[in-house]
Amino acid sequence: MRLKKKFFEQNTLRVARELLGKTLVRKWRGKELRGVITETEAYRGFSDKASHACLSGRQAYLSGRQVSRGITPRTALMFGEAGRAYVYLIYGIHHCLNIVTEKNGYPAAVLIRSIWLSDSQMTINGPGRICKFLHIDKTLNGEDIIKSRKLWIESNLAAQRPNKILRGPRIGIDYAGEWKDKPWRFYLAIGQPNRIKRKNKMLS
DNA sequence: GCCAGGATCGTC
DNA sequence: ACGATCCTGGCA
Repeated sequence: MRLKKKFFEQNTLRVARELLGKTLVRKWRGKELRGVITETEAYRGFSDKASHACLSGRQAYLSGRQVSRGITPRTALMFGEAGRAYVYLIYGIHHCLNIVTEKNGYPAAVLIRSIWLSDSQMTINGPGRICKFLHIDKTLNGEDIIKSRKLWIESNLAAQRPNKILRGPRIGIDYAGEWKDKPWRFYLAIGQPNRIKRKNKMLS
């Protein structure tokens, strides 16, 4: 069953956690490409320095330079309605898929980082690779995944809640000061690359 | 216009 | 450890 808007209007940390085990569906050229979500990250609020929507990022300097944060044409979606896709290009090469969460006016989204392809028993790991595999690019930016015929998320009737949910700090945001250590990355043990498994072992 | 930098990835 | 590659947005 397709997830409704109410689901995405909840607290972003909860949405990020509960998206684990749900199925991301992309309809492309008549085919439905499906993957079970196995890793997410929450980006939340006006002062999360890792978030594109961080207002204080405007005044913050990164290597002596102002960064593009806060309400801008690109990030306006994050401030808007829950259940929209926020797709952006990073490093000039990769697209990243986020789902906007929480109430209109409150900037937040969940980044989809890994999916499990149950058909082929393999993992697509990394937001860039997911978008490449599912043919997601900026033409899907702003897509309403509650109603869309191209992109949506389903809850599975069977196998509802995954056994063990792990969490840790978010990836690739070392610049984010005190926000870089917040454990806002949620993931299942399945489908994690070895380097991350190793890191987790070292932490435990 | 100019230009530095990025919620990444593949290769070295 | 590094380079690819292009969009973004602050500044001039």
